[in-house]
Amino acid sequence: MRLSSLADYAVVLMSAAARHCGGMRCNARALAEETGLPLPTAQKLVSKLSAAGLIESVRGAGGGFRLSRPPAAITLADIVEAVDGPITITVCSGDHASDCAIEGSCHVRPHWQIVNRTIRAALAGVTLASLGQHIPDPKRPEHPINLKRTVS
Amino acid sequence: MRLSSLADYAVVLMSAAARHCGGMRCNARALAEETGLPLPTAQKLVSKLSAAGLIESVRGAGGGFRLSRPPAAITLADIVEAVDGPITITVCSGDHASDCAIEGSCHVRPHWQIVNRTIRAALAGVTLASLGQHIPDPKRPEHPINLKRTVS
DNA sequence: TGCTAATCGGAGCGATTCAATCCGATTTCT
DNA sequence: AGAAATCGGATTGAATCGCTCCGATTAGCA
Repeated sequence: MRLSSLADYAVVLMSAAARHCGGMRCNARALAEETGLPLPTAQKLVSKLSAAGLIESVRGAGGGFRLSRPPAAITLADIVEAVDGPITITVCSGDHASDCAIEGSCHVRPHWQIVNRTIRAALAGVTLASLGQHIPDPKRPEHPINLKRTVS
Repeated sequence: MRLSSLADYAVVLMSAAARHCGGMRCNARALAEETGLPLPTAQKLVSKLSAAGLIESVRGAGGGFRLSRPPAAITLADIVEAVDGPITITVCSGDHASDCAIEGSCHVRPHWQIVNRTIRAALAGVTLASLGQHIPDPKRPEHPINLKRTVS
C-alpha cells in the first residue's frame, strides 16, 4: 500500500516546476538542484512526464520543458498514473478485464472497484495549484524525500 | 499504487472465513481448497492474521481458528494493515516522524497526509459483513485472484 | 555552413523487496 | 505415553524497482 518512490519524486518535481517555471522553460538540472533529487532521476522523470503529455520538452542547447497545462488542471492522479501506470490497487479493481483463472463467483471484486474509485478521486482532488497553497504543519515542515545517499 | 498480493489474498480468505465458519472453527486447509489458494500461502496468511489479533487460532489435532470479532467489526483496513503493515502511500504520509534528509520547507507533505487519511477511510468503510452482500457485476462475476500457477 | 555544446531519450546493471515453499515446535486425541 | 495434525517461523528463489551510464538529437555560434 505504498506508491513507488519515482511517483513520489515526480510530485515534488512537478510542484517545484509549477512554482519556479511558471510559463518560462526550465531544465532538469535546475529542478534537480532545487529539489535535491539526483540528476539522472530527474531526467528519467522528465522523460516519463513528457511521454505522458504533462510537460512539453524542447531539446538542444538552451532547451528545457514547460507545463503543457495550467497547474490547476494537473492533479496528483495524473502524475501518479504518468509514472506508475493506471491506479489499480488489485489486479481486478480496474475497469478492464483481468486474467482471473480461478472459477466461482467473486464476492469481493465489486467492493474493490468502489474502493479504487474512491482512492483515485482522492488523488484527483489535489491539483498542482493547491500544492502551492502552503498548509502549515507545525510538527514537521521538512521535505518529504528520503534519499539514502544524502543520509550517509 | 497497488497493495501486495498477500493482502489481496487475505481479504478473500477472510471473506470465505466469514461466510463458511461463522462461529465454528475451521482450518487453513479447508479455506485453501475453498478459495483456491496454495496451502502454504493460506498458512502464512493465518499466521499474520493471528498475530494481528483478527483471528484466534487453536493448535493441535482438530484445531483451527475462528474470527475474534464479528464480521461487521472487521474492515478491509484491518486486514490490509495486518498483512502489509501501516497504510502509508509515501514515507512521510503517516502521522509518525520520517527520516527526511533534505532540508527546506515541504509544500507537499500536508496534502499527502490528507490523501492518506482518505484512502484509509475508504478501506475502513468496507466490512466483512458488507462483503457478504453480493453486489451484482454483470461483466465479470469471476474470482479476483490471479494465480500464475493456475494459468499454466 | 560546419562545428560545438547542451539537452532529452532509452538501455543496462545492481539492490531491495516480495512471493512461494519447506521444516520444526506445539498441542490434543487415542 | 505415543502419534497425528496443526500453527509458526525461517529459508530460497524470483521479480520488480531504483539508480546510473551512454547515445541520439537539436539549437546556438563562429
